[in-house]
Amino acid sequence: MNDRLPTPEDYEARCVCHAMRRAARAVTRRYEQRLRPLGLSAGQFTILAALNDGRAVPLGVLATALGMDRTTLTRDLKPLERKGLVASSKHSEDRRMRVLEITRRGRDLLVEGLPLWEAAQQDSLGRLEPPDWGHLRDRLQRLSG
Amino acid sequence: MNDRLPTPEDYEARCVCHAMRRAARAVTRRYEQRLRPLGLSAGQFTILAALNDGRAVPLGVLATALGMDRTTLTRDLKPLERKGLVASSKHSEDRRMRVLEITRRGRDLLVEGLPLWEAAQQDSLGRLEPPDWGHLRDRLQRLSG
DNA sequence: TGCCAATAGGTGCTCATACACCTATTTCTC
DNA sequence: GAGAAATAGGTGTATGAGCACCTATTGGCA
Repeated sequence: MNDRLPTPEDYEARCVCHAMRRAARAVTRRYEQRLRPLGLSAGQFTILAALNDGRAVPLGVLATALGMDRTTLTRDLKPLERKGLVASSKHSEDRRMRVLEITRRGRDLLVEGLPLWEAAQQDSLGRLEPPDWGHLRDRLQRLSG
Repeated sequence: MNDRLPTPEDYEARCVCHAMRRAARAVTRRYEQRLRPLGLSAGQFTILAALNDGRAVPLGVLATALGMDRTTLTRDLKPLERKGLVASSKHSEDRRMRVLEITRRGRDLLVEGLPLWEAAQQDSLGRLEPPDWGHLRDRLQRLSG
């Protein structure tokens, strides 16, 4: 076999993509276990939190802010609108834009979920040494561009 | 832990789940751009690499090794088997198990993709300071349990 | 003013993710 | 050795992800 081919162990140790995706899956699973009583996924909770200042935000602006593909956000919004947690309407001046707002129900659900989210935060932060989160966040930010 | 709602900025800075998922999306996008000529996704490339020592591995063992849900792996294997890159068969002694093997075609595609993967590695490693990857990998591993 | 490029967003397709629930097979226990 | 428990895996359903391609609207410019 070609010596330049990575062995599974090699790949496991070296591949940034695999390590990131694997950790993201594990973290997501733990958050979603905690958030289960809300009936919200991790991504849905994030969208609500991102709208939580009450401002009306165009879809594309929100997608960029969350580092998401525009078309993914379009689809992620469907269950939130169906449940009445987010409302959308055409922008009054530029009718190409669709602006998004959290509803009262959405805000209420966020409040209800806050202690669950804090518990999920502890699940993850508890696996790190206390100063690690700042460093990790910085590394993740560098990779997020 | 009060019941104060996090602002979007707060959440952005504090939520481990959002930061992980966001970075994983960005990293995955860059790997998949590089791997596009192979016709493989990042996850598919990972599965091939994990089978690259030529051993026949039961599905559940592979799922655990990759930190994936068993049922996710079942579905991820479909396109790989369809393309003839992975072959599966019933275990001869325990017929509950399905054992997986990379094919010759799969190995060839891995060899072809290796420089593309190395380039993708550089895309990500180049965003970090040289000693960062070891630290980051350690943090990700702690979060992956 | 008429046209066209740029911008905002949606749809079709394919793959990724995982929980709840199902079947098949093996192993354990009496 | 029969039946229960444990184990391995697949299916149904729903969401998450993003590229290629589409429409609608806006704004710039000749």
